[in-house]
Amino acid sequence: MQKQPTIRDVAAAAGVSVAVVSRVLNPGSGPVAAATRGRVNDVMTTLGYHPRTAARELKHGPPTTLGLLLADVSNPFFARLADQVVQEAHSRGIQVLLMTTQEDDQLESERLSTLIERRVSGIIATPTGNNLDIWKKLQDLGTDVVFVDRSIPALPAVDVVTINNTESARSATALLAAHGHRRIAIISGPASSTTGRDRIAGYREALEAAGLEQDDLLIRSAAFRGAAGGDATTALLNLEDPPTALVVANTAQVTAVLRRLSHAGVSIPDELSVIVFEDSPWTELVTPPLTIVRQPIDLLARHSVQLALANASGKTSGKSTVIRVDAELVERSSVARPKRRT
Amino acid sequence: MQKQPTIRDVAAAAGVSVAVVSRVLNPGSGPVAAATRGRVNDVMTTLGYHPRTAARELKHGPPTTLGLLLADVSNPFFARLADQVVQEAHSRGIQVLLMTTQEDDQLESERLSTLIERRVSGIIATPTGNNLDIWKKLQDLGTDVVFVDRSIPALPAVDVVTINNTESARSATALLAAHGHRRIAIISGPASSTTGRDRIAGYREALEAAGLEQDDLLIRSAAFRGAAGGDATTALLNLEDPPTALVVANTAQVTAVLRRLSHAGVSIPDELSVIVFEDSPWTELVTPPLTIVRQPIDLLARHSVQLALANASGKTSGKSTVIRVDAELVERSSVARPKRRT
DNA sequence: AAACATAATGGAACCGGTTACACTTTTATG
DNA sequence: CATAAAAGTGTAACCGGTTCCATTATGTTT
Repeated sequence: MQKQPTIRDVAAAAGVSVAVVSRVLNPGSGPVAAATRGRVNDVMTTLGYHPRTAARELKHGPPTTLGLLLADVSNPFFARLADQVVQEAHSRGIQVLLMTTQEDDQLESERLSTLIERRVSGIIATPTGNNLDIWKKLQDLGTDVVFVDRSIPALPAVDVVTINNTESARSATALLAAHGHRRIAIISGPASSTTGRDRIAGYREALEAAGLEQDDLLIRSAAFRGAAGGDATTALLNLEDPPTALVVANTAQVTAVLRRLSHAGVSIPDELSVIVFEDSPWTELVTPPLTIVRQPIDLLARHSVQLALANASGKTSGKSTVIRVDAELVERSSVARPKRRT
Repeated sequence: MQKQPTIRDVAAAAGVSVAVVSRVLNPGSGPVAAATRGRVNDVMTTLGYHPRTAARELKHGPPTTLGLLLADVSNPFFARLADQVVQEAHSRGIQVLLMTTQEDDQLESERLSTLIERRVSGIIATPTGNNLDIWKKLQDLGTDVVFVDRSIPALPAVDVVTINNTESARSATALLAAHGHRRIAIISGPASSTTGRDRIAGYREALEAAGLEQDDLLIRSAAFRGAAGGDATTALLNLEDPPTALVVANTAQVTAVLRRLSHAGVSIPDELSVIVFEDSPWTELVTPPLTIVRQPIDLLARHSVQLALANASGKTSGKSTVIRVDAELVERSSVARPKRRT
């Protein structure tokens, strides 16, 4: 366990002042003779010197750290988002502090406090929907907040990057209607979430456009965590007049829903046509391969990081930016014409 | 964009000295009268004061940050590991800096430099296998390094948490042998990785125990990234005397292998019995449900965090700790007796 | 060669906390 | 009630960088 050399150790060993070493460390901050620079660099490597980030950050805030606040990284959607965000950030020399909320207000609030104390320059988050006051405070503090995937309507000043949820649900529903389905169900995120609301709105639009009757019994909300998706599935199957088609618009609940269908012995697509919001490789491996709504996670990540850092570089654009990227409907084999007439 | 209050602002507003405020901030660091404490706390909330982590860390290193250096968070195995590590760390008030290497030496080296500069107290990593000198330096610096899932034999001093790879591969192979298979293939990680080597060793043990002939053509290594798994699959299928059973011991390549099998029209388990190292919900959804080796990710995470922090608290245990947790073989329906005799 | 611009370097304050130590006020003890 | 012990508070140095500004070395112009 060796003691760490400081900038003064380096300065002493190189026979220069700390100011010079600092200039070597931060090119562009002032002139240094080439010979001196070389000597200082040599000393730094032989001493094994590494400047301490904490000390650097003391003077001016850290433009080198982003907070990434996700619900849950075990969800593949968020996992891939995290992966892309980290890569994108690293390519710009930015580090990522990863935190999870488990969809819990209280935990979210604690995580946000930590991020405030760290004075991160920006936060990319999937908000639970509460803690409005903290989000506002963050903005007052000049932290760049970007909501990804979801948003909070009561906070119009925040940048948002999301897929076009309404349109995605609309086109998925429309595809089912075009196949002749008249009883189309949807399992979506909680109505308290913007994604849930938007997707249900798109679903309704499609039904209306197709001239189909709307039945609120066919609209099920399932919490992002737990087994809610399975229960919603059972409820739909037990309906007096059950659906012939189903849109699973809650990414977190896709496997729960499919497992329940499988256990119930419902055959896809013969008895039930299915479209899911989920883009993992395995959706192609199940029988039959699933028709999916593919969310362009890489785009979400890239835009989020760009926004979080663009603002950081001083551009207080004033207005908030909302970026909507289009999801892609990938047709495979889980959609067919309905067998049974209702 | 408001200016942030500092500890001196708080002290002034409360009519006390900064030392007192600091003591309020760090309970146990010294006596403070109850009345004073209350007043200071009030001022802190009305002013919206949050102490800066960077300043705190200046004095003594930060026991509040862990580095988590993974190959790739889009791999569900690592994603779930990350999720668990983050939760475990948060429950102890520790933050996690997430970095990825993409299995690239050079990137790993850069990430490690960053972690050194941040003076993180501990690092949990899946090492690429290179950068020996940097890992050593990290240890000299007193950073607690814990390798998870894989290790580097040339660095015996590092703590390691991994599943019992040899035993896992042995039991999976033994199960296939017990079903009467004589030509059992394995697709594993690169031979340069300890997981790859250990799993192949277990595979060989099982063959030997079953009195089966070993054929190196049936042993395929596939890199953790890219489409190597698919190519290995094709090569196995095209063998003159192809296998009747397959162990996919490279988690990262499981979907690639299955996709290739599916495209090649190989039916499981009639033509090929399959066991995979992978424990995602979807392995139960495919047809047939897959027999899997379930890796106890939560245990890996908990032990890793414990080790990384146990050492941090001063216990220079001297010796390195190696923790091996047992994986569980979950039998489902992708293993059957071989149809065709070879 | 004088006059002046520019390059290179050093000294010291500063960022926002923590903490050793000195000092003052209470409380406890004989 | 004197006095020692404990509790409460303040001052100032310190952590390891960055940066303003002054100073000295070098180079250019006429």
